[in-house]
Amino acid sequence: MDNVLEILRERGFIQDVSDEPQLADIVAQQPITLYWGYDATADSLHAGSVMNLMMLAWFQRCGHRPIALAGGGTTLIGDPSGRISSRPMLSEAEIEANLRGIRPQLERFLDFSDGRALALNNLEWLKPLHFIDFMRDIGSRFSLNRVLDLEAYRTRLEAGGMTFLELSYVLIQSYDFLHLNEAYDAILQVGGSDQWGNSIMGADLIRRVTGGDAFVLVTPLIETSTGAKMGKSAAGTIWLNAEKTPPFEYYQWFRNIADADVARFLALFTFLPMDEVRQLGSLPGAEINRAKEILAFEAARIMHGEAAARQAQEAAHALFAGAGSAETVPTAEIDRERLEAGMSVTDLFKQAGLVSSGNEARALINQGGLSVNGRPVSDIHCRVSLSDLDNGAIMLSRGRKQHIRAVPQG
RNA sequence: GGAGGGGUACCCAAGCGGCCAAAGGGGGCUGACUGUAAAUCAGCUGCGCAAAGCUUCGGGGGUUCGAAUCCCUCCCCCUCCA
Repeated sequence: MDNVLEILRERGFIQDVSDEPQLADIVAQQPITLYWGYDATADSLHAGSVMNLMMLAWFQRCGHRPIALAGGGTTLIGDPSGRISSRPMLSEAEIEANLRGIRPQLERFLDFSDGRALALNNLEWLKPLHFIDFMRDIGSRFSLNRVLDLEAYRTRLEAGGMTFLELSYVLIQSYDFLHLNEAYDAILQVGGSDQWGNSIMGADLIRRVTGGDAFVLVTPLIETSTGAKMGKSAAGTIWLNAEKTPPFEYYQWFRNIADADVARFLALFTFLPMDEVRQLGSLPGAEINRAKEILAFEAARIMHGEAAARQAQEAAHALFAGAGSAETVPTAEIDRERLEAGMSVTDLFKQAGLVSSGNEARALINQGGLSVNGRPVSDIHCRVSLSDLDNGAIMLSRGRKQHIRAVPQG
């Protein structure tokens, strides 16, 4: 069995591990069960979660059993970690709908057959809890001093205080860990570094209640070398859902990372062997673009499949290298009748979703930022009609990187 | 319950009767330069096709020719006291 911790260490997944020597010992000898908890605040995960999913995948490849734990119950509360203000609380129905959207995304990274990985929802055991019992059994084992000492809670206190609801988050997350430990033998919790405090409290709880060992492993907070948050782009969040973020955009997001991030991202977001990662990451000058293409292709392939990744790549080649066909660029449907009558450019771009308002369109046009079929729009008032169709579509571009094919419909 | 301080655009933060669609910074976008990079420089960043106009400074109601700015009231947050 490959030692999963060595792999993860080498690939840059590990920021901190509690009691690493002992954990390394255990994973070297036997399969373990570990869990990662995710939010149910949206109906899709985003690129920021991919690192964690990749990590779970590595565990599974090394013979261990990952649990993807949906925070159905915890999302009802809202985690104060890393927030200045409270997270919004969602209704049960919303959360359930969200989880339905997320589940298939997990399957892109993990094999859930034959119990090789599990998808659970903590609502299942949190909901039946009774307050008095819970506080007596679990609450009594926590020192308020220690909790308030945790970075996340201290920050929150200083920034404006918090409620008991939020304070209880650490109890609940710890209880999750305890429950998974007792019911599934989970001995390791993994997550982002912002979860260190909560997770450690959970591991402590297990030690105190069962006397058994429990460990925590957290990943570094991923930022691009320019300081931007992982998984954000011009258009907003990079979602894993193909409806919200087309594979082309997903591909492009990885394709556009900074040179300095190439090796790091190849290690985190692809399964390529490290020799190859290092070699690709050290390509000189413009050649590094080759490495970026491989990164983008692999990342898109893992998430959206080979065919979609290939299409995205072709679309990118068509747009940027002038080769291949542009038919794979994301499309927007435009009402044929309106187009027949002639639409103003600003309306057309609005319809296509490339700009959010006429004012924005105007501002961009003034700076030469919008083009139709590759030609910059020079006049705000110019109109577009069916005669502008080129191969059955009108190519709309915002800047050099955002493109939509407008296709008449109806 | 008492005393005081706050709630301004994506975020931080100025403004405290007209010159405020609201300084400054961050972020974001676009352009130039490039390698679909970084760094740098420039522009843009409420809605409205242009003017006009419209909506915005926690909610509601007033005063005024005119309010983010004054008054009333409600909601929320912070600090100290009980």
